[in-house]
Amino acid sequence: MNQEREQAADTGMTADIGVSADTGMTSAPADHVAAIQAEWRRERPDLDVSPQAVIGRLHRLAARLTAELRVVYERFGLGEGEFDVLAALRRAGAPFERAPGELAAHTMVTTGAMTKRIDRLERAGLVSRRRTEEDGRGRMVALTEAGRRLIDEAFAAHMRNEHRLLGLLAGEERQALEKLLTDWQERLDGGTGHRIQKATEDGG
Amino acid sequence: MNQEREQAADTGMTADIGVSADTGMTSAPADHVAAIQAEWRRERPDLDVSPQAVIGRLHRLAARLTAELRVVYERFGLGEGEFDVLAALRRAGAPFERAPGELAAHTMVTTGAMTKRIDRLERAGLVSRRRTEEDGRGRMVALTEAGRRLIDEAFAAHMRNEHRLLGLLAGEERQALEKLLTDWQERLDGGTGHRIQKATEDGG
DNA sequence: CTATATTAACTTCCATGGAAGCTAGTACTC
DNA sequence: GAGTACTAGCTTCCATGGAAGTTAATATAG
Repeated sequence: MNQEREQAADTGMTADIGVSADTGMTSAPADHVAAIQAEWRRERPDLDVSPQAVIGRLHRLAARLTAELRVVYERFGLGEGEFDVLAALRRAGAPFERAPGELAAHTMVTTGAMTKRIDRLERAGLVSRRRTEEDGRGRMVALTEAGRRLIDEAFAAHMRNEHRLLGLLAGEERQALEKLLTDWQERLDGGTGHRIQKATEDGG
Repeated sequence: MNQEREQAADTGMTADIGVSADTGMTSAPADHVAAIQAEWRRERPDLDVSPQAVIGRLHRLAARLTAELRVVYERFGLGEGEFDVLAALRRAGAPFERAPGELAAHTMVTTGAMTKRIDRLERAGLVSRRRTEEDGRGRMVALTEAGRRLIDEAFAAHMRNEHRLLGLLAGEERQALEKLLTDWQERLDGGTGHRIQKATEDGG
């Protein structure tokens, strides 16, 4: 098949509203998202598709960055999920232990997914499981020595990779972007009260 | 279980390097990402984890926005992938047709995934398949009348939803963010030549 | 103490998507 | 026009993750 797609982060995130675009315009489409917007404006001139300019681009960029980061994970034989778990354990500090439920909450996946991640990591000899003393139900997942060595090396490489990607932005751009992202997230979390433009409830 | 995770976009994207954070600090963690950085700085003071301030936040925000958008898709009985396909067909203009391979390229998934998406949509009566006249191998996927009605309504709701989310940003913020995202993506695509800070090759 | 509820992890089942191979139709070459 | 290559879509198999239910341990009420 050999399509030009760019390692497309496995799912989600990717597409916003359809992502498409190059439908013909091989010249200077300016931008994938701009091309999509042009199609919509032709087909649905009644709608204001300007939000795609931000949201669509945000998603595409995030997908692209993820694909870049994944390359490093894979170099160490890790998937994104496994990398996350090892990193969360390493960050915890000695003795590099955390409970599965804690790891699940931190990495934003269900406990079912976490069980399987730990299974894989345990099989690979990177973590070990043990029961907790206090509570017979409790388990603790700990980095093995091999796991600690691997994540220390992998995380350093990961940071070099992130530095490389961020190197495309100038210092002020970086700061401005960080602030915009932080503020937007905060307003989303804060829910009401921060709204700037009165938003039409999207009900229907 | 009932964890506080926020609909966590099914995968990918989510986590950057482990996402964790609230490890204790229930007060004013400032920020999930900031808390993660603090942990890393304690454990690995030798590393400069500042890129996470941007990349980590970008990923979290993208995941959060996706979760918000998904709500609307689901209101119309659609998954993200199905929505993308219907939107790509609608955007194409009458007669709302595209070849499967074209759809796959546009939505950044493999042809295998596209086959299955089309299967589901066909089963739901939203699209139909036909052979092309010119080339016996070729297929065309078209919106059915029900499909066109559904995506027209769903896309309008989707846009209202995006307007709502973007309403949290002021006009200048919106413009600034759009420009930063566009520029970064462009530099990533352009590959070399645009680099601002000489980046350490992430090799090893 | 017994019954009930809660909690943590695990298990089962299902949906999605990727990789690679398969099939059928088409295009080139000699 | 036979043989080879290519192309487009499909199929098979596998990996991942979510939802919901199960199991075992603990806590609480009567």
